[in-house]
Amino acid sequence: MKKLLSTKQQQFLDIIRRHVLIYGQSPSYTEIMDVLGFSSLGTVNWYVKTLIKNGYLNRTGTSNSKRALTLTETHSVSPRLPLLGLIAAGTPIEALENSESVEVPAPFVHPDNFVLKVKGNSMINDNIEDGDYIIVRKTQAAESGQAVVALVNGEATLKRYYPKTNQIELHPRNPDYPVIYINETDNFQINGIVLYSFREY
Amino acid sequence: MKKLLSTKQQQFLDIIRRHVLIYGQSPSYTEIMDVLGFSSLGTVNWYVKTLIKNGYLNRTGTSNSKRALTLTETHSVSPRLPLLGLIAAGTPIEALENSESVEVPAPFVHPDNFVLKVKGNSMINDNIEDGDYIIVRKTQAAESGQAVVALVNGEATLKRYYPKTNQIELHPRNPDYPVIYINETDNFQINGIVLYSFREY
DNA sequence: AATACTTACGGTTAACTTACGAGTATTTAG
DNA sequence: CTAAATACTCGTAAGTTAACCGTAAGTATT
Repeated sequence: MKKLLSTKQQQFLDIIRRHVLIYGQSPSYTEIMDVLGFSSLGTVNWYVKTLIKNGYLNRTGTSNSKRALTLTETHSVSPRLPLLGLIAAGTPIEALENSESVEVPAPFVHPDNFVLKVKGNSMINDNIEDGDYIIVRKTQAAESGQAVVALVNGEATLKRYYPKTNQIELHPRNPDYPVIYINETDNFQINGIVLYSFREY
Repeated sequence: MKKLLSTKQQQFLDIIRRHVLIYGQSPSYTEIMDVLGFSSLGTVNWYVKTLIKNGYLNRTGTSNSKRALTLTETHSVSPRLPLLGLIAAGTPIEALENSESVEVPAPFVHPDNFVLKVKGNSMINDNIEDGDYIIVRKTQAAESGQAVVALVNGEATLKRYYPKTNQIELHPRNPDYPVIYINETDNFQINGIVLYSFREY
């Protein structure tokens, strides 16, 4: 019977999981210390000992092996994100019922990220075409210059976001197409920031 | 349970993978030493011994065989492929000196695969633009309909490949652009098949 | 018989793990 | 509300190992 984890302990395990995903090796004690804001290695060691005792962590190799912490949970084999819907310019985003998921590069694995599949060639002015996939981070706010998935009067679009004093400018990737200007009379909502797009041949 | 690789060890394997892809043979110890900036062959030997012990490397042939290192292709935790060069339509492929590597989805990790970065907007008719990356499988032969990276009279291009009886047709992704016809007077060579393309925002 | 390469050995350093003792918050039991 | 247990933190220091260096002898190829 496993003991339940405290919030801090879960956080501790998350750090390790994430580090392994991104760098392919578990973090050193010092690295964990920095990330969690500890000022002592003893604290890290206390967590390690506690988590090993309770069956959430393992040390591989001999004692004193470096970066040898591994999670005991059956860690998800390949990094995937849920495919939440279909997107086409000029229509609302179409949600998908059945929960598919798509293989993505490990650093994009994050609870707020999801994948959309592009339908039709209506996004050609953003150099996105039928069948492409985009990885989106769900958020309402964006920085100037970021690529966003947004709903303008209920219609989906993928553009770079430039807020100005009186209006919002949406720039397509392809400079041959016009800039869209949003003012107060328009219904405008950011769905998320575009992080990555890919295409399988 | 395989030991995880350190960053340096991953880099070490990348060097070998890269060298095999470019030159068709594994690098000598001295060459590895130079690329990684070591000043001792002992260091190279230490890496080789360690990586063989942990099951990431093999020596083919008898002992003392030259350039006999081969990768045991396991799905490494952080899947990466070497970035071999820059490609722009209408010019030869430009090799990159320093050995970078790029994170890719795990299924694309394969000893014959590599990544090219697209330079300039000259491939816009293939819906590929400046800064995009493509994953290519090194091969001389392609099936009809596959997307290939090819050299036509010394100039790189990315097209779909359709061999016909008397000539070869190269179709761009964008149907608004013309089909290219290759005949015996042209110098034509397939560099590889395009598997995937991606873009970071 | 020279050249290019692999393999071996011993030594150094910085990075890393591990142990210990003690102190402070936070939760639980009476 | 108060004591006691538990969760968490600190600082330091000893012990190990990964990652280097230099050199040199052994082995195949030309």
